[in-house]
Amino acid sequence: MVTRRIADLLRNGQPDESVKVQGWVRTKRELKEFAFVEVNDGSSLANLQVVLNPDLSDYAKVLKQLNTGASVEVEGVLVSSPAKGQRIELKASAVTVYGEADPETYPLQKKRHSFEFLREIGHLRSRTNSFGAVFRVRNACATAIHQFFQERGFIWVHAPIITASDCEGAGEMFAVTSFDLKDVPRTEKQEIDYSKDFFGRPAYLTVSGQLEAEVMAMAFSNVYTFGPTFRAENSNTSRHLAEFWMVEPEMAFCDLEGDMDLAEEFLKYIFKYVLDNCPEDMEFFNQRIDNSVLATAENIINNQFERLTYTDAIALLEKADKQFEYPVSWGLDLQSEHERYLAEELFKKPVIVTDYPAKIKAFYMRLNDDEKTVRAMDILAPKIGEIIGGSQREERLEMLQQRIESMGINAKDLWWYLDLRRFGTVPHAGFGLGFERLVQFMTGMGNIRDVIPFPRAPLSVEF
RNA sequence: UGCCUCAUAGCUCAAUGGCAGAGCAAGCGGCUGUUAACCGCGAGGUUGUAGGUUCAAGUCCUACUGAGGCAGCCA
Repeated sequence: MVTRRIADLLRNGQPDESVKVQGWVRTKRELKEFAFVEVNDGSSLANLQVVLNPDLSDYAKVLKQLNTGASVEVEGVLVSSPAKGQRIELKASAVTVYGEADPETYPLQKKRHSFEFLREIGHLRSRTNSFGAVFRVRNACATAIHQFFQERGFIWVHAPIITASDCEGAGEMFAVTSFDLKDVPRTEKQEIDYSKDFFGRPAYLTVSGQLEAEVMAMAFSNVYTFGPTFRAENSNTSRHLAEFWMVEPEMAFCDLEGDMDLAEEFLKYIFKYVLDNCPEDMEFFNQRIDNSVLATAENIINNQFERLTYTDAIALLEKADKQFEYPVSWGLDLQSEHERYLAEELFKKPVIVTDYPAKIKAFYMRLNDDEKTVRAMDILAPKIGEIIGGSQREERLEMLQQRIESMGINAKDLWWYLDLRRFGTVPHAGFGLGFERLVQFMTGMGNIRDVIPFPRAPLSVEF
C-alpha cells in the first residue's frame, strides 16, 4: 500500500478508504476501552487522529510504545469522525512502531515550550507546531521567489560562496584558509604568507553576491542570486545572523524606479503566494504568534508602498511629535528608531526611502546630479526594519573610479568589476532581500534565529 | 561590542534576608469519543559556577559562564 501524506488525507481522504501513513506521535489520549493517537508527518500543521481499539494485535504493548515523539506506521481505514474536531480519522488495523521515544528523557512535551528552550534542542524543535509552520512557510517563500523570477525570465545565477573580494564593505568577513592554524607560514617580515595558502591569496566567505550578479546581468540582462551569505559581525540582535540567505536580483537597462517597482511587486507576490498556499500555517501565526500577521499580509498585497526621499524623510522626522534618542540631521544615517517611526507609526506600511547621502552608502551606487546623494533605496518594514536594500549602480567608469578612490578602496582588486564599465556598460539596478527577515516579517516570529533551521550567530553553531 | 534584565523540579514560574512551592509534563490508578482530554494519588531540588557579607543567603555583593531584550553594524 502506498503511503499517503497526512495533509492529503485531511483534505481529500474519504470514508472507507484503506490507507497507510507514516509519521511521529504528537500526543496520545488513553481511555478505558480505546485510545487516540495524534500522528504528524510534517505535511501539515494538523495531525491525523488515529483510533486504536483493543482488537488490534499487541494493543497494550503498542499503546505503551506510542508516546510523544515515537515514529510510527499505521495502516487502516478512514472513517468519518463521530466527534467534533476533525472531519475524518484513521481506524488502525495495523501499527508498526519504528522507534520509541522514552517519555522520561524525550525533551518535547505535549505542551507549549518557550522558543529559548527550543533553541537548546535545535535538532528536535522542527517537530513542534510552531517550527513546522515556520519551515513550511519558509519553503513556500523560497518557492515563490523562484517562481516570481522564473515567470519574468530572470536567470538564477549561483554566486560563489568563497570569494577574494573583501572590498564590498558590507561587513566583517570570515576568512577561508587551508592553513594549519598552529603553524601558519610566515614571510621574512613575519607576516602571514598567503602565497602558500590554498588560493595563493586571502579568501573569504561571501558577504554578498551582488558584484557577481552584475557580471551575469551584463550577459543575461535579468538575473538573480539566491543563496547563503556570511557576516562575521559580532551582532547579537533578533534581526542578525552570521549565515543568512539573500536574494539579489540584478537588472540591466534598469533604473531605480524600475528597481523599486520590481521590489514592491516581488514582496506582494510572495505574500500572496504564501497566503494562498499556507493558509493553515498563516492562521496559526495569526492566532499564536502575532495577531497582526494576516492584516499585515493583506496590507502589503493591497496597498502601494510609501515612497519618499531621504531628504523628505529627514524633514518628516524633524517635525515628528516624538523624542528620538539619536539626532535627526541631514547627512546622518537613519537609526532603527527612525525607521520604525516611519514604517510603524507614520505610514503603518512598508516605506521606500530613496536618494541617501553618498557618504553613508556603498561605492557602487549611482551618484545623482546633485552630487550629494546616490540612487539608493531601502525598504523599511514595520517591526523588522530594513528588509530590502538596493540601488541603481554607477555605470559610468570615471564616476565609479572617483567614488572608489574617495572611499579609500583599492581599485586594483576591482579590475574585473570596472571592466564591466569599460565594455558594453549599461544602466543597471538591483536589490538585496534578507530572506530570513522576509520570513520573520511573514510569520511574525520575533527572533530571526527561529526562522532558519540551523541558526549561526556569535557563539551559536551547535546544530 | 556597549547598556539593561534574567538563571530555582523535565518545562513555565512563585517564595519580606528566616522550614524551597505551584501549574504543566512524566509515573501509577480511574474513566465508552477524547482532541492543551478529564478525575484521583504518589514522586520529583547541591536554587548556573566560584568566592564574599551575615547568627542565617534562592534572596545582598563580586567575578565567571550561559540566556534574553535593546542599540551599533546591516539584510
